[in-house]
Amino acid sequence: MTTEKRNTWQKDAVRTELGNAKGFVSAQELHLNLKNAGSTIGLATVYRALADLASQNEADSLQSKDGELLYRACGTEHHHHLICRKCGKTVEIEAEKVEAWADEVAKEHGFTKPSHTIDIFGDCGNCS
Amino acid sequence: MTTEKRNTWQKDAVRTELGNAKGFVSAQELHLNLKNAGSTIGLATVYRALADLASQNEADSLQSKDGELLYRACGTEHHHHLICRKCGKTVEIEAEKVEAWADEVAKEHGFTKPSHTIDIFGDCGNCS
DNA sequence: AAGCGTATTGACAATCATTATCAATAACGC
DNA sequence: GCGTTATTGATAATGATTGTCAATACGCTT
Repeated sequence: MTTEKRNTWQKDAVRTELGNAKGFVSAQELHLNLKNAGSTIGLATVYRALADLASQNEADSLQSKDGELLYRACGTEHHHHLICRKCGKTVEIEAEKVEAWADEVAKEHGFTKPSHTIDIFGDCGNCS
Repeated sequence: MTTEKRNTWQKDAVRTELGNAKGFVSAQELHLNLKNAGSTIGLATVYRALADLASQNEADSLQSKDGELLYRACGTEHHHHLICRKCGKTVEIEAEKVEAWADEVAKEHGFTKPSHTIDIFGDCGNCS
């Protein structure tokens, strides 16, 4: 019996709220937002809904510097980060060439469904 | 008065163990390794030593998917990995162009002492 | 070599995000 | 509407990391 899937107002609420959020949001923040808007949704449910969205590629996730998991509605854009070691300042960078390179390298070695992790660290101007 | 710094066998032990580790290691792993090697070093001390090394640019840190903080010795020559999601098979890859690109991007944004993390994931031939 | 001031240690408590538990609820097919 | 069962939500549990603080030991001076 393949897992049956049901639609609930909770999942819709999370999806909608995630869409309304500008950038990345943590599960805790999202839960707070919903609560403040009058929702009675539970924290655990928010976590589960976000995990679901992520596994269905409706959301992207990344980790903030202090270990929180952040989500954003799955925009098309995929970018990487330049991060300051000292103050944590983060700059979003484009990496089209590198994306292509990564996919090519994977293919050369017979790997399929390539994905990658690329982050650059350094000391930013203020911290040097 | 500027904070005085002292050398202890604990810091050396952490530095050495980090150097011996192949790739990235978590603080917990490192502590376990040291314990298994007969050291009586405390867990909190390992965390502090790693944080120190990171702040002195003797180590880089990044976050694993499951939220752990991972460290690796920096300054030594490094390569990158192509990793199979399923079986964990790892292929070492060259990335000179990308290395150069990373340094250039960092410089463009006023970042100094650039370092980076680049890993490619995929399903290898046997696992596809 | 001995003494001193204080940075550092380490055992343990505290914190905080996330996950597991499980009885109660509600979605979907009939 | 009815029954099955995925889903919810309050709460406990987990696990990595940080804070606490008395005891220790590093580096300097004598």
